[in-house]
Amino acid sequence: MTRPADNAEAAGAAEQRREQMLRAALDVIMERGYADTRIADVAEHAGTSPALVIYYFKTRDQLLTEAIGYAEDAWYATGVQRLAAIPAAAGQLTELIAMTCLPDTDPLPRGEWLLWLDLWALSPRNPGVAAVRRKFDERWREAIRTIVLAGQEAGEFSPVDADEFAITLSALLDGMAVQIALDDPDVQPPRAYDLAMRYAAGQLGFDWKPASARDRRSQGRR
Amino acid sequence: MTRPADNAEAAGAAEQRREQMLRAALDVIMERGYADTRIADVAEHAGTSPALVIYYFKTRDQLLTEAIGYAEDAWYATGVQRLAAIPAAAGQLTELIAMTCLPDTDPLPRGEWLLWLDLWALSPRNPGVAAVRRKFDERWREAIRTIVLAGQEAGEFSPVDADEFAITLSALLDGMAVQIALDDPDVQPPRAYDLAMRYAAGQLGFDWKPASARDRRSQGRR
DNA sequence: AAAGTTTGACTGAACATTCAGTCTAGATTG
DNA sequence: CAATCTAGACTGAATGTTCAGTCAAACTTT
Repeated sequence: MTRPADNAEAAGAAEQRREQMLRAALDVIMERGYADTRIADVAEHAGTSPALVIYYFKTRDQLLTEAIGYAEDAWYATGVQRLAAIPAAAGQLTELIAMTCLPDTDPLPRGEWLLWLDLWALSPRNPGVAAVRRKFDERWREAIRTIVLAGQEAGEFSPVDADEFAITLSALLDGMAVQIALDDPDVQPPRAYDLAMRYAAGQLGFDWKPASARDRRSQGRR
Repeated sequence: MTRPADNAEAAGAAEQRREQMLRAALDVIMERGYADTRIADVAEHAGTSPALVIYYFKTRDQLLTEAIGYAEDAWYATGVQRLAAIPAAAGQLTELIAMTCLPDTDPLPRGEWLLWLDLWALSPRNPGVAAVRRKFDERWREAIRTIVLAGQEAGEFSPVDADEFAITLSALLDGMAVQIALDDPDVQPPRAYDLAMRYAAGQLGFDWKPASARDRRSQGRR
């Protein structure tokens, strides 16, 4: 009944195995989609046997759900980290929008977004996934809200309603994410970024000029 | 190889069978989700046997894909019809936004939106579904563009870039649709509607005052 | 018009496959 | 050696699809 690995010392090797499997699961999910992710695929990707996967995650659903949660937590964590390194609220908001619109991870460019699509499609019938999504959404919206309030405090932003702005912007970003995930030729990442930024800058009344095409990739992110 | 029904007279009974099955498929998809829709379920829902379903739609995937296309076409058709009955561009845009934000079909309130989530999640790996989505998206965006251009022609709207507005608004509406589909308590239909309308009115510079709560349901739609 | 013939809609019973999850026996480690 | 871990083979259930026909209606032929 207890999790297989509770070795206290040195973040047990078992814990590493777990994460290895979670990452393997994510790879497969992003490639084949949640519905077509077989335990055998994950096992192979992780260089082990199906039995071991079940040994660590009692059930397939738990493995996949946990994997999605793992991915979202990781995404959020790097987000917080990046934002913390930026002083002005306008810069933070810019980075936040860039994170949703401009892909930067090498493996499977659109992987993260495809994961969101699965996440949404699964949520209505899978309470575990729904919980992950809910938390993810809430945190993200709260992040926007906080930035807006800070920016208003500092006099950078106009006094719009922070809650409503957060909801609207996050909806807009979700919509852009859909287009990016589905590789819509009319809404490529740079354009999605421009449009979202134009909305944010317009609403909050801060200056922002579209970067020229050649600068777009190197906007202070590595 | 030919379609089962080519009886010229009276829209063949076979064609009715087909539609009956498509609708049954939609019911099941909205209830269980695409991935968990068994052809046995569809058959039962349509009062026939699995074999007959396959008889009409060579394969499960074709049935489901066709069902989704069927639904989207129907949705678009009623949309066009409704919009055609409205004179002013501002009214048309309002109706369009209402259609995406405010549910009005009795059966399975959020059904249509849940279908979109499946549509999106399926698109990356299912060319047939991807084609349906692409067409759907394009038509919808084009509808927005046309309304905007007409409104500008008539002097109702500010001269914003119609293409960019269409992309941004449709992304915003997609995002709102996600929240509505997932029944997010912070983004209920009326609020989504208000926020989207505020964006549209703000950008295009037409007057719009939030309807009071009690008026919202009866805004000239039946 | 009666007898045969074709055609398309439909069915029940198999078939074949795919997988999640189990079992057992062996390896590893402390 | 005892506890933990690992893997390959296996099983049982679910389910998409096929198939060999049945049935009724329309059409042809005599």
